[in-house]
Amino acid sequence: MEEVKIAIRICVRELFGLDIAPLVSRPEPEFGDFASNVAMQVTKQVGKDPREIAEALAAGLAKVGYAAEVAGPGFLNIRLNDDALKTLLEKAADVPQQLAGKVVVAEYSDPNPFKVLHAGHLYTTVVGDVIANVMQAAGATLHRVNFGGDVGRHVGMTMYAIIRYLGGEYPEKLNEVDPLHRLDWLSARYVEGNSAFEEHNDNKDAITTYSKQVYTLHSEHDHDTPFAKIYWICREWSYDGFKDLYQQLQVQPFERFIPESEVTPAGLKIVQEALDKDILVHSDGAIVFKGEEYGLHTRVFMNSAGLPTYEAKDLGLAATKWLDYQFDKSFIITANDITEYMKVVLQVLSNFYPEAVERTTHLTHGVIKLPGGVKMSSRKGNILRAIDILDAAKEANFHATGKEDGRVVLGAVKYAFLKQRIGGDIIYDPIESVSIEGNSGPYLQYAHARACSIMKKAGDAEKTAGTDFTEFERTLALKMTEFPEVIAIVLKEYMPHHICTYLYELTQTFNRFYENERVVGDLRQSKRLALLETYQKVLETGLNLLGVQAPESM
RNA sequence: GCACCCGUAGCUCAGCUGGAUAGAGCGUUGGUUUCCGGAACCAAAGGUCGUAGGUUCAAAUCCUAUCGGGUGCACCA
Repeated sequence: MEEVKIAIRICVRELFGLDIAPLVSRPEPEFGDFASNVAMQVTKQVGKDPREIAEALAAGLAKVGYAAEVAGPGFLNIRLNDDALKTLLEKAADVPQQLAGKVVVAEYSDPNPFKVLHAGHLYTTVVGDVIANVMQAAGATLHRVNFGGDVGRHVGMTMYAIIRYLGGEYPEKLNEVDPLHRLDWLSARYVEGNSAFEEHNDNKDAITTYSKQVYTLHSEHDHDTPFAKIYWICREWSYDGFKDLYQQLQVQPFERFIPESEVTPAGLKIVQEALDKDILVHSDGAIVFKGEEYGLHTRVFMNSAGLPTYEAKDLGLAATKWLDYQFDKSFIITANDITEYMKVVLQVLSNFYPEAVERTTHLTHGVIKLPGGVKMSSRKGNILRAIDILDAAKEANFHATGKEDGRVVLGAVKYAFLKQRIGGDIIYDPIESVSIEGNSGPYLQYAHARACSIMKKAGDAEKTAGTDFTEFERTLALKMTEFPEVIAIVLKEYMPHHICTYLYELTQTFNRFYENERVVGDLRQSKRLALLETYQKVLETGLNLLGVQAPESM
């Protein structure tokens, strides 16, 4: 692709004296291997008919070994010769090293201690892991970090309900909680605390006091008072629960959990400096950013009770990431209701660390729903938990196959989330996700196992990459050379679903080839085995990037 | 009220730095197996790309308006 672009660019420069970056695409197979609309692009500047320009370019390209035809209103359709295709094929399973030497900070998942992991957390964890995987494969040094609110009002609420449940500040009574259900127990307390807060003003005051007490406990490094003991034990329970889930999901481990408490001091410092610079101002007892002049919302950084809000803490987080890692790129994945909020934080931050803001990308995702659409609210407790999704997939898989295969269940769930463009709401259908047919994780896993099986059958027979392809061989070969281009798009757009779309198309192309051409035992066995090997490698590389296991048999 | 996101086949979704007859899966209907894993392949039916204007040689893609759905708009995260 790049070679073709360069060749066209040189032709355009030599023939018309223009320096442009030509658009080259992979057209419908009937048109050729690559297509470009340069002729139409430059028609005004050149002042000639697009077809005439295209003809001239085709002649120019022929001189450097590219067979090009002119079609339609002036498209340039290019067909690679077999040697060029063979060369591309050698690099088909390679991830382009576009980020070699770059430092990337990836922030995703971001669950709050004292609350349950819901379906949205599962989603950002899976997608964030994949984006990070791809960047890492492209040569970047990755720092995977995970942020979470271990201070704040929700903690005050939960502490209130815990202490009420225990009948006082008796940390030893926590031993009575079933170790297997600590996270559920905590989230039940959170729900209770939340309703208590909404029910009565007295509760509200008590909860605010608890919230403050949690901040104090951090600033005084208190690990000894009964209140502090309860807090630290429960916070640890939360982190243990998170780690369990990540392990179950088989995602790359996080390098670091950054709790809000850790970045609060840094946040407060920036708030103070911003106040001095009049970036933030006092208003009704709170400290706010007046966003309207930037087309943004006005948001509170310190509330009138003197407590930092999420905004202040997030400033601290952003500063911490920047100062600790001096990243070249940074991405954050959150639910999309945070979009406007994040703009405000980044706007304030740009006054202090403009490079950090320029290098940061905020990605968002929508709500996860089940078919039928039950709405979720963690405050009321009727939420779709991460574990509910996994259980539903497990059940659907068992129902469909009569077997329990963790690889398939995990592959199904991850793929179901990954195959859609990040950003919108997702309707997760457990039955469809584990389906043995169609665009699903298990389908691709099966395709991989099948490829391995054929190779196994061939034993250690000779594999020699050849030229003079048959039509089906050539179509497959060409499709495989698209892989590095797909990865390049993912790196640019942060959109992992392109990998899914591509891998599915690839397996379809292979299946067509395989339906029509015999591999083992054919006169062309050696050439076809070489193609098969590349196919297996591309599929395996792609699935690995997606965090989906590529089984050799299933 | 203001802002942002979304609206493509019955369902779930690709395609959106404008380009060649709008694609896939599921579902529906019909077909293919002396042969390497049929979890496959082939074919048919199914679309005024929410609607209406505009820009352009060319619009699902860009602009404007409008309808419908979602989210956010000061002390939650």
